[in-house]
Amino acid sequence: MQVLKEEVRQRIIKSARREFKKCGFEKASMRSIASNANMTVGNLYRYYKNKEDLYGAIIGSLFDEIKNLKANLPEKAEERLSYLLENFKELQKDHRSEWLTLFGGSTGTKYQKVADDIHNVLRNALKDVLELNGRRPEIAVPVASAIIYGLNTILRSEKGKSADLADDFLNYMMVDIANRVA
Amino acid sequence: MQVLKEEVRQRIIKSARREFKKCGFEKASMRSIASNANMTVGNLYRYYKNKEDLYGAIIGSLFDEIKNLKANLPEKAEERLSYLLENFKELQKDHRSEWLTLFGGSTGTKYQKVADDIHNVLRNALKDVLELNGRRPEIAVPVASAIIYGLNTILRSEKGKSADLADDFLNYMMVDIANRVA
Amino acid sequence: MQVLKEEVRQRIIKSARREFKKCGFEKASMRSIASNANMTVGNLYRYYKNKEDLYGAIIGSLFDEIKNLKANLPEKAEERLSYLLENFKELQKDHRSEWLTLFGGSTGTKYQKVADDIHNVLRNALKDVLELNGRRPEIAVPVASAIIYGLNTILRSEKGKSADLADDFLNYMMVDIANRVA
Amino acid sequence: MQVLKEEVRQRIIKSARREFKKCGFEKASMRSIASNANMTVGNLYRYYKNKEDLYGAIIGSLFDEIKNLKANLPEKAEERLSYLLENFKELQKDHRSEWLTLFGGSTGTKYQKVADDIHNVLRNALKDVLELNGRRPEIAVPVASAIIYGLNTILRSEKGKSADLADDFLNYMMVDIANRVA
DNA sequence: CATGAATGAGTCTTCATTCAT
DNA sequence: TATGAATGAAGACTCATTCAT
Repeated sequence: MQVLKEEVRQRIIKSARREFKKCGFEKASMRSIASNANMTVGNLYRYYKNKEDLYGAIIGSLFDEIKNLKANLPEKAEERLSYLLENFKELQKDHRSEWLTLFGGSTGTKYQKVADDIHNVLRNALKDVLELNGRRPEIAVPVASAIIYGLNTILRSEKGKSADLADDFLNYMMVDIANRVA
Repeated sequence: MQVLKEEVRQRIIKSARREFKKCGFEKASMRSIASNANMTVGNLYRYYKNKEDLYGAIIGSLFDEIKNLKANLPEKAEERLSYLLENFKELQKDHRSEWLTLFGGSTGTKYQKVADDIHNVLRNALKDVLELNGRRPEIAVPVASAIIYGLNTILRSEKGKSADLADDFLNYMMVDIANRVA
Repeated sequence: MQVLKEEVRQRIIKSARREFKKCGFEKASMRSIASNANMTVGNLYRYYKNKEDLYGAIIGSLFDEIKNLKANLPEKAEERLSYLLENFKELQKDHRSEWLTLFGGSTGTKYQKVADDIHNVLRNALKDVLELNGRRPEIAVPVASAIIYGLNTILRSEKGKSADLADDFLNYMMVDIANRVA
Repeated sequence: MQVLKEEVRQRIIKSARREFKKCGFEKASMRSIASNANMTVGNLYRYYKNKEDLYGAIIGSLFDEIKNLKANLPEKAEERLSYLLENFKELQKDHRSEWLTLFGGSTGTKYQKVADDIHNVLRNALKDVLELNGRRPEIAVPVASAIIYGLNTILRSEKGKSADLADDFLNYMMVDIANRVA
């Protein structure tokens, strides 16, 4: 049974996605991933040199888009926040599984800092908005977390039409933002 | 060198607190805890009969207070939300490290459901408030998460004067709640 | 050096047989078994998923035959005793090592009750015979033990032609049974 | 609380007897023994330098009597067998617990050979009797085991008046011995 | 005399990773 | 290319024994 490289890679990715989402990075088992992908461990290691590498292959596309997103931040501070929120919604929709994997269980991985990055970018955008409005910027820290975890909670319990809920939630978090801060 | 029991216990607790906070329950290693406490595994087990027991020694007091808090929920729906938020602030102040440990990684522990419970209680209190105001209650789910993770983030980055920040954050999350929801 | 699976399995079984026979189940060490089989513990566990499983691989066939034997006990009390004794001899011949392992140390195993069962079945058959002859049946208890341990001793010291010895021993134990009891 | 040495020794012995009978040598725990004797491990080790030493202190008296018994074997072969059987009954009565300990769990101890010795002495006496009667002596091996384990079984299930049963059993094993062997 | 804290090597078991085939 | 056997270090936990106090 001669198999095309790419087809095998897909099988691995599919199996790994499931495993990482279910178990997080550290508790995920290479053996399980291999056997659920109908192959041997040895062969798995021919495609990805170790667990972190495989993890990266999954998180990768999301990772790239996040880098992209950061690179294209609007110049004007006032636009950054809405730019980010819009894009987060997009990313979550297009990379649901990876997003949850990244935020659910990347501890112990070099990708953990990507998750941290997301927080930082959002945090800074919030700070800018607050400062533009002459408000104390410290609150940006918890609010950024609140937004991200709120969105993740929606994503996790999602059964389809959660786009609306995400919009409502973001609205709830942002409406009249300036007047809610000291 | 023979050391006093209590002093050793403190060393263990200190080391375990760090480990559990960093890794969560399942990924925490008794070996690491022991060696960071400058002792052998065997000796660690003289003080705490197993990993869960040690975890309990750290989380225990917070656990009790949370049970207590749940047992004393106000009858009236309108009072529940502010009761919870006030008490969360108190608990976080008095059990900073434990709170982060509990919410950071209690998976695999009998204490896990407490963390889940907290989410639920808060969620339900939010739902009640929203319904009392004739608003759609679905948003309670992400908002409850947002509040808890926001508070945790404050706790984590704390350098002292964070009580104010928590107040500001909760104010931010709650002010004019009814008018921000459809 | 890569070795064929079956050859390794044999090495394990051989080593385990020795260990279990010498130490019994509880005191047997997986480390010893592995190292006497010239392999690492990790590899041992690739072949047998745990200690009990390995024990079962050794004791298994005997176990099945014993269950079989019990299921086919003759209806008539007079026939049971000779049926049992005949079959014991057969089983001991075909499963020498396993028999000694089972009776030497199956404590802590699900197979333990089989060894106990054997005692009981033989005991009851003896009781029946004694009662049929109008004798006091109490003596069946030590006599059943005596028979089994006597047979085991033969088995243990065996150097080949022990079938005769077993016959002689059973003859010794049974001849004129009724007239030797009060 | 100043305690007399001898009194402490007795407490240890009493506790150890229970533990060794229940668990056998290898699974017996020095910690349990110490704590059931209301003392610390450290102190226990002041009285007995290690586990085997303590085991010896318990088996000791039986051990001495067995040596004694062997030293005083009757010259005449015909008398040896009944001498042994009588004395076994005595020893079992006077050292019930130690006897069961010795035969139940002395594996891994230097005292194991004492148990083996018992078998040998009885075996040889049986052989002599058989040879005196012009019979094949091989059967002495299993018969000696049978006798000892039969007696042990009685001892183990004893609830008081088992002396009779032991007599009956020995009678059963010995009556008309010569005519039951080829 | 006595304590009990500490050690170190042992128990079973799991798993990422390598490498001979 | 692919296999899967083998390794080695780690996981939680136990226990006989020693030794500072």
